[in-house]
Amino acid sequence: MTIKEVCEKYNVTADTLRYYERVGVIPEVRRTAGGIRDYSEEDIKWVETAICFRSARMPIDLLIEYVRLYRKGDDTLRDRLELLIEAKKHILDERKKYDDALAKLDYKISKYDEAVKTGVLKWDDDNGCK
Amino acid sequence: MTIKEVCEKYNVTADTLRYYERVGVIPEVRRTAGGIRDYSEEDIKWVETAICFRSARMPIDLLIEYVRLYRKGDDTLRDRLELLIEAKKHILDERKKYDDALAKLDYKISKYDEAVKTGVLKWDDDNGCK
DNA sequence: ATACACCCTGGAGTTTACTCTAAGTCAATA
DNA sequence: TATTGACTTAGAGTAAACTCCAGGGTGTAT
Repeated sequence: MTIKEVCEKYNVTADTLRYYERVGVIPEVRRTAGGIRDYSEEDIKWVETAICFRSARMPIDLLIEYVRLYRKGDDTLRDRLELLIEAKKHILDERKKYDDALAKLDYKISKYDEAVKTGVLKWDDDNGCK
Repeated sequence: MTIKEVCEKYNVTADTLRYYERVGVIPEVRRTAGGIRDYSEEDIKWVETAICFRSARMPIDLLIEYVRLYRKGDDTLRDRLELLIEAKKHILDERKKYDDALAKLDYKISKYDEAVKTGVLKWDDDNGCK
């Protein structure tokens, strides 16, 4: 699969894919004789994983470390597991912040809904919560 | 309340609070005769809201626009409501990405758990999902 | 064989959201 | 009143994660 096809599949730019490879967010991609990237099934899985984790704002450095351990071999299994568990904790924490913001938004939206009908919005309606 | 107290209350730097005020993420804060910030209850509510929304990665520009409308007065109620609804959609979308990443992480973690016990990890265990 | 779209690398530039610095002011304490 | 520590502004600097560019190579359709 060419870089362009991968870009279209995952809706990212070629620059991003090359960047990921360059800094080690994904392992090196297979090449043709002419030096052009030819993504294997395996390469594509790595891309998919990277994009999934980056969408959840997992830091680049953490993904790089994971790939580094992966390439080092089987005696890094335990380290990789720990890294994944840390990542999970981090993402759960982040998600909680989204939930908090949603609660605040829902409160505001309900008050604004009312206000748009009645034409009145008290200051507390805009800034209170819970 | 001094800037330092607000910093401690919300665990942010004074630079961040001044920056938020400067660019309009929060309205201008009340000052003492000497020109020193003296946060009122209302100011603090704005800070709290800004920090809550920024924790959910709501872009600065969106918060600035909200404050701009707020200061413009009551005939922006409908616009502010729309903005809040857009923000909610955005945050729900973002949260979904976190859920996807968590699903992938859980899959990987379960496979790694197994592998750490048995000492074997197939490639698919690391890269498959669902 | 030549045009054309696509690909390559290395390195510089951009964006967002702060974060820091310099040079000075304010306010409480000794 | 002098020191000390917190506060002020304007403006420059920084970190993360891309994003763009120049200059050149690849590959395939005419």
